This record gives sequence, structure tokens and C-alpha cells, in this order.
Amino acid sequence: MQMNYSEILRGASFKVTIGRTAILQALSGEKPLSVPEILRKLRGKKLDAATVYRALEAFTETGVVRRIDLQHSHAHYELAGAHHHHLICKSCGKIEDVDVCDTKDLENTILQRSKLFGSIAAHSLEFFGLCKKCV
Amino acid sequence: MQMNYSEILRGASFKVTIGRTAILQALSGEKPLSVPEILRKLRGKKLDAATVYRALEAFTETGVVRRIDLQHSHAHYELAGAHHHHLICKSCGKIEDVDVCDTKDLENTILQRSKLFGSIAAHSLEFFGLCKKCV
DNA sequence: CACATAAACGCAAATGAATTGCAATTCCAC
DNA sequence: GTGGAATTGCAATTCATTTGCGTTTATGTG
Repeated sequence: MQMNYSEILRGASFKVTIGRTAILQALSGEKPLSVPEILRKLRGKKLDAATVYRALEAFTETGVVRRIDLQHSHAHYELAGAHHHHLICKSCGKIEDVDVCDTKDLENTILQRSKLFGSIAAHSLEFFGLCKKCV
Repeated sequence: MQMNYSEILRGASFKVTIGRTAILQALSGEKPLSVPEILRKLRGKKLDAATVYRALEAFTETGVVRRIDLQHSHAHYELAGAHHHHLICKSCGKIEDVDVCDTKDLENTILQRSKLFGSIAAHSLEFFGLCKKCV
């Protein structure tokens, strides 16, 4: 069931390049990364920022990567594996994954009540609080 | 129960200035605004961008204003009145408010399962889909 | 395997949002 | 009214993000 990065890229009909493979690899860690963080992580690979931005745009469009908001004034990205959300510590920035997510009912309720919308394709849900160290 | 902007400002122990009152006024519309949008809306008032950013930072810290993510690569702000969320059309950008929100149970469940976090203070929840015109 | 083509890339420049330092101004409590 | 702290404007700066363009590279087709 494991999918390597080449397969992921090919599966979304992207070319398999060193750069894009490296970007996916960088995103395979536990924490969602911003573009500057990705660039720092791939310092050795002399990847241009424009390349990373263009790759991430393509990746998010096809759903390979998910873009999330950690309220840090710039976007963060993570591999779009299993659907999940995040707990973010407002003090130290620690991030914990949250895999509970039963918003299907909620989405249906919302769609029924909405006068203007016809469909919901995605949602973002992040929780902000304090981790045990920062309490 | 109506609160005017002076009262809101005083209530959060801010000084009541023309600038900050105008910012709150600008945010009183239906749509969450980005800083550039606020500046455009207050063009006549010759408010500096730095002033707006500083005010919004103070406002979000004290909870007077809420910062939300519409996946547009820059932050949007709205008055922190009744707790609600948003439906955002991925095609035309239309925004509809969602006032259904029973995430209290969800938050408790998440906190219980979490090993690292001690408290949840806030959450962001936005739905992305297509409005009826863009279907 | 060569080759054509579209995708991906690097580089440089431009844009645009957000931040910062500092001096001047303004609100507010006393 | 006066003093001090909060707020502001201005200018300069930082940082993320985008864009144009010419070059390189992956890939499928013959």
C-alpha cells in the first residue's frame, strides 16, 4: 500500500524530477512546512523558490498536497494522506495531528440550510490552544 | 445590547481614536476583509498601513477581531461578534456565513485523546465548495 | 535509440504583504 | 492642564510570492 514519491507524481501525471521528488520527501515529516522551511530543508539541492512555489501550486490543485493555515501569516503544506486536522499551540507552535473528524453530518446540515451554496468540496479545521508544557 | 465602536475599544482598554474606530467600522460589513481591502475602504482617512496592521494585531490578541483564512495567501479579518464560520466558493469567492457550530463535543473528545495538549481556546473551520451560480 | 514536445527549471526582476525604528502626536487618568 | 503611555505617520526594510523568459529535462512515440 506504500506509495513512493515517483508513483505519487506519475499518478497525478507529473514528471518525476529530482526537485519535485525532494519536495514531497521534505513534506513527509510530521510537521506541515512553509515554503521557506522547505527551501531550508533542501538547501543542498539548489532548488529555486519559484520552482517550489510552482510545484506546490500544482500539487495542491491536484490534491497531492494540502495547504493549511496555522495563523502564521504564510501558508503551510503537508502531504495529503489521510484526512486529518491539527492542534496548534499558541505559545510554542507545537503541532499535533487530530484524526477525529466527523464533519459529514455538519456539512450536510450546513448545505441544507444554505441558500447560496450547492456543494462542499473541502473544509479546514484547526484547533488553537496550549500544549501541556505551555499551560 | 448594541455596542458602538468606542465602547468596544474602551472595553478592551484601547484608546478611542479615529483610526481604530474607522477600522472597526470598515470591518462591520458582511465580508471579512484583508488589510489592503481595509485600506482601500478607508482611502479618505489617510490611514497608514502600519497603523492598520498594528491595530489588527492588537485587536486579534484581545479577541475584538477574528482572523480567518480564506486560502487567498493573505489574512482576512472580521469583527468577533457571534461565533460563526464560512462557506467559501472556490470559483467566484462568494462568502456565506455559517452559524451552525457544535464543535464543543468534538473539542472535548480531541482534548481527551491528545497526549500533548492541555487546552483548546479557539478553532478555525471554513468550508470550501461551489455556490449555486458556479456549480 | 533518437527526437519532438510539453513540462519543469533557474535566474532575475517585480510585486505585494507585513514588520520595524523612530520621532511626533494624541488620548486619558490624575 | 499635565505627564506618561498608547497610537500614529513616515520611511525603510524584510520576507513571501509571482512572473517572464530562455534553457533544460522527462517522457512517449516512432
